Amino acid sequence: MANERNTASNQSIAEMLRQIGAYLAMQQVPFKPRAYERAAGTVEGLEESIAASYQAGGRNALMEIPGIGAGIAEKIAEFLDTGKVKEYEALKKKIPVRLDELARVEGLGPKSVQRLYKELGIRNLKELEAAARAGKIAALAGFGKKSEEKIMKGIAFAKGSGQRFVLGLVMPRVREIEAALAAAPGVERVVVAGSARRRKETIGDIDILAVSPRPAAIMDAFVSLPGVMHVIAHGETKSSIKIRPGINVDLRVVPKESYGAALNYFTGSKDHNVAIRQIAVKKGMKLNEYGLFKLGTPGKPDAERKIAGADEREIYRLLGMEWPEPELRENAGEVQAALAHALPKLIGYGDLAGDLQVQTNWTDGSDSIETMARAAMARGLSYIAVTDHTKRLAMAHGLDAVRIRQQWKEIDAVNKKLKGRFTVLKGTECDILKDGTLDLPDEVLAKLDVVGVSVHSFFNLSKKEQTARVLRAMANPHVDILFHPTGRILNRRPPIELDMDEVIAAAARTGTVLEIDAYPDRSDLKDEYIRMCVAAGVRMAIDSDAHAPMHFSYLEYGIAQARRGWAAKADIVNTRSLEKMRACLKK
DNA sequence: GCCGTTTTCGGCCCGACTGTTTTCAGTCG
Repeated sequence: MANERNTASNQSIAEMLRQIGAYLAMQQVPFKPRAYERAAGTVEGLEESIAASYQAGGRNALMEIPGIGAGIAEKIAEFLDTGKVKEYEALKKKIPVRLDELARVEGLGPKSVQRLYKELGIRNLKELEAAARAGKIAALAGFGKKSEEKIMKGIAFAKGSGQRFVLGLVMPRVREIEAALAAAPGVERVVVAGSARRRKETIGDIDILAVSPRPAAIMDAFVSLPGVMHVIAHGETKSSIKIRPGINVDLRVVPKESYGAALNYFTGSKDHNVAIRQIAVKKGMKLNEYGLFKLGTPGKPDAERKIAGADEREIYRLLGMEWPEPELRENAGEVQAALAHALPKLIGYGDLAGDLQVQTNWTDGSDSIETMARAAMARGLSYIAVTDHTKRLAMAHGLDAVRIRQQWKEIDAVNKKLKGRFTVLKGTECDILKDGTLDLPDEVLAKLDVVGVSVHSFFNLSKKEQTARVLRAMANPHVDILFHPTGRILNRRPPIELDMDEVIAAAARTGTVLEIDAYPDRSDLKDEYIRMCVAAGVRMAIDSDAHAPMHFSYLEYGIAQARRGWAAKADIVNTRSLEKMRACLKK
């Protein structure tokens, strides 16, 4: 029975469910699409393979998964058994449209897509564009000239849309916008909410919240910010723009007495909000962006009344919950933990004492050891490890055994100059070769303070080979840290195939530290692996991977990632003083 | 279609903006 189909990934199953949900949304079925959408989200977030669960426990195992009942379990089973779902195939035949493509057009949803197909036969973006150009859309009942213009504009953006923006790379822009709005007349408060407040590694758009007695003034300032490409909506309390480099920004203006409720609402995540609203409902309350309300008794004249709204913490308190840090709000267990008053105490943004991965002009960094040391010192750190590349990385002029010994002399000289106010450690970012051996001899590694190792080649090995390769490197008694463990680069390169359960188990067994590389488009480890490390008692390091002095600012994003992974200060080795940090490394 | 301290039916988070309407449906977050 173990045929090809049975190895279908959770991702492909989620995609199938999402597609069915989208088709159902085009029909007049009210609640089914949401059920499919929810199930798809759950499947995507699942650690274990659905195919494996199904093989082990059949349909009943599928129905154990929250959000999956008899109906959806049947669809998944059919998909795994036959590679197809009859109902889905029938829907595709009946309405053969590229819904994924068309729904990317701003303002077009499933209902409109269905009507455009039924009345004009539009199946994809190309046909939509042709119909709009020909003026056919404006002629439809319920549509009009403006709808058609909006669609035309939407098509242009839809072609290049869908990508998410790396948090650390857009955050400077976000802060510029925040500052510009704060300077608008009458503004009392401006704050970034949404996924940027939750510090997700990538964000799809920017949500900003403001308090102002003169909403129109800030709205006007907002829609005329420099770099605005397109105004999507311009209302009294809500406006949306698309701004260079193609990112949507939403601004909401709320009254002071609703600030906390609005902040909570617009911070999300959506799943977190749904979960806490359900808690409110169970307690006879209602939560929306204006406040927390105690509901009246049904059938009696006592009206609902507002019991909180100005302060976010107060809302959680009245719901019987601890206040969750924004980074935790993903409905990934934090709601239950907050109800039980058992949330983790997260590492703080000022908690790092050192940085264990720094490149210099000995290889592909831009500046000298001393310049990097002084930049780190200016950031409040007390030590760094200089970890230049090794010879295998020829394009970075990687160091061999001879050159690295020369580098030690320079490090000694810099340390002497800094007179104990700051310490530069001798380190390496040593390449892991294809077979898991290392690019420097053991007698050199033995003399280093910090040995980091990383994969920079043969990214396409099978999961089995890649995992064996990395495990062999970790087993080396000189290896202290596995740098950017999965090798991914956001929006550019997928992670290498690694069995992270095995890597984390090996880290625990060998005492190897796993890195959270803070370089924004790496953000590697990602949050779910950090959480697995925390659970397994595996220690991590947050490093900037700095190649220039300004890159130390990236440490902030590594800390954010650690917080999203529920890490405490103690889980991160370089929150410790130099001596205590060294005690965490292998002997 | 899912789910249960409102348990096997009847709910399902909730509100702003837009366009095309004249009271609302669709979309979005």
